[in-house]
Amino acid sequence: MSTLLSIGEFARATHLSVKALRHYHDVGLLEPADIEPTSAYRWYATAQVPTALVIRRLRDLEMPLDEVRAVLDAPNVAARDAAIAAHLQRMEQQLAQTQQTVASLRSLLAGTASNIDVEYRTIDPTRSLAIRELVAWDDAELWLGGALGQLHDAFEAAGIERAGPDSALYSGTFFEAHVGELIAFVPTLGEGAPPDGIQIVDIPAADVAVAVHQGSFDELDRTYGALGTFVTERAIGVEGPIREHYLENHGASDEPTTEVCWPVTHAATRSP
Amino acid sequence: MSTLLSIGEFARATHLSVKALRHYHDVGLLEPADIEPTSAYRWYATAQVPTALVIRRLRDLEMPLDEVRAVLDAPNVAARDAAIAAHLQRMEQQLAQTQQTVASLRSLLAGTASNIDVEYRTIDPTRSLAIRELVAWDDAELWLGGALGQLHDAFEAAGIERAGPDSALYSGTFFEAHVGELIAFVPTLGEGAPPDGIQIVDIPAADVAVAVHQGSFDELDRTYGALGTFVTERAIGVEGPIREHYLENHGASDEPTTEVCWPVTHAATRSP
DNA sequence: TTGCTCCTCACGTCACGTGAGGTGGC
DNA sequence: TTGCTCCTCACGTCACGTGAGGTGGC
Repeated sequence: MSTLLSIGEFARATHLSVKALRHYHDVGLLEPADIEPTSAYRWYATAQVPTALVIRRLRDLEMPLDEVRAVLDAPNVAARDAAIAAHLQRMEQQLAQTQQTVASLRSLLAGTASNIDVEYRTIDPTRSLAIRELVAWDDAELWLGGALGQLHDAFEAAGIERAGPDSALYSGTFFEAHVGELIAFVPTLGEGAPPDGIQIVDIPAADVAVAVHQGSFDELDRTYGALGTFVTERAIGVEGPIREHYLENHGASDEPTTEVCWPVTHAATRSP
Repeated sequence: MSTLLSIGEFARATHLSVKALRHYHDVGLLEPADIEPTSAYRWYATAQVPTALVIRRLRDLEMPLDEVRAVLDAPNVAARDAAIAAHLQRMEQQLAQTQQTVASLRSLLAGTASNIDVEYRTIDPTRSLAIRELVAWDDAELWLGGALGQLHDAFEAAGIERAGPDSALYSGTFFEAHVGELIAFVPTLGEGAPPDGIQIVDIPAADVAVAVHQGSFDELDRTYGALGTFVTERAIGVEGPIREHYLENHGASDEPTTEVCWPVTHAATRSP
């Protein structure tokens, strides 16, 4: 037997606010068992209490309402648990990120020396296997990993050798609007037709100032800040995408090594 | 020396989006070093790069902009570090909460038996030392702890004995609107004038259905749900605040024991 | 003249919270 | 008749993101 509760009674029983319950009704997440036609009063069934409590838990875990709905509408327990597990995994990744960020903040505030070595370089045009796409800021790291993986597979499948490190080109709008075109590429000497989704691109030549970043990508902005400051104070910056090279780790370190290449005037690369 | 960057250059150097930088300017968090009068162009100094990176870290830690501003405006390093530490502590508490919530969600989904024992009781009027206040949902647990602490102190100062357990009365609006009047109280036999902020209140009599909740407050809603269902299905609910009794832990358990008292008709307490 | 960078509104997002103003049954 | 519970807009919150429409210098 399942009897009916008014919205206020249901709020008391579930600890969900009346406003929240109306909202869940509006978006179709939790429909009242009955709605009185004349008064539009919402009536909830006692059988809906457990569902409401699950919603409360999932919201406490900051799961978006769309995902909560997916959990509730899951066709079976396996699908439901998978949706929850995916969310918990994202939360765990966030936690790891948080710890990194705290460490990074401490070192920033401690004022750990941020003088960097800058080297000028003239990069020749680079024939490469490449994948280009419009990518949002938050998806970039994952996208890049996937794209480089695909490129590695293409090299292996074609049996050809790479002619340079894993690399990427970042458009200005990617930094300015946090969404923009990225090009993941690996230099090649070969010529054969690439597989679907992979292009042969001649990455243009460029004069750049190069700084080497050791360590987590989360701290790349420090190198960008120092390099941007360096280039600005010398008034040698020019338009053009920024280029990153992801170098192999030689030696004992397990920290990644990234070269950041910032476009500068040709004249700058000529001066001592 | 500190030279100037356009907003786009500054975005590239700091990895903050142009939109975010404009917003930080609008709310006075990060003012451009210079603003061109005719064009309203924003110009940032290279010396502002480190500040921008700190803002980025703090925002990554989900610190609200007001608190970020407080950190940046802190008069000294100690004040600054205290503000950051306070935020990190809140994050840690959240994490502990999250783990509790996950466990609670699992047990909910596992369908762990939620049949509860309900006992009827007629509560006599209870003369008590009490603190009443309008309290928001998220502040309730902290407020209650503080209020009960004050009441304990009052008993000790007056040298009188308590006549019942720590208790609280929750108004309907507290559950329905997530803000409402709470009354923390401890029954007393004494009469003397209470200290400032503490009143002598005769908590009204009530007929109630009582369920005992063992364990964390985070799971109290399960007992509320079961009790609300119980009361609704018997159609014995009546208006009135809900009362909680926080019992001492007898024996080995370190889990709190809470009695939840839900107002019902007098007739109900008379039936077997 | 075309592109590019920058500008300022105005509005959208997400999950509700905050009133305002009004209705129906004890 | 007064209170109480419920209702529906409309708008606010927070930290930006998303366009639209427009300007100034190479």
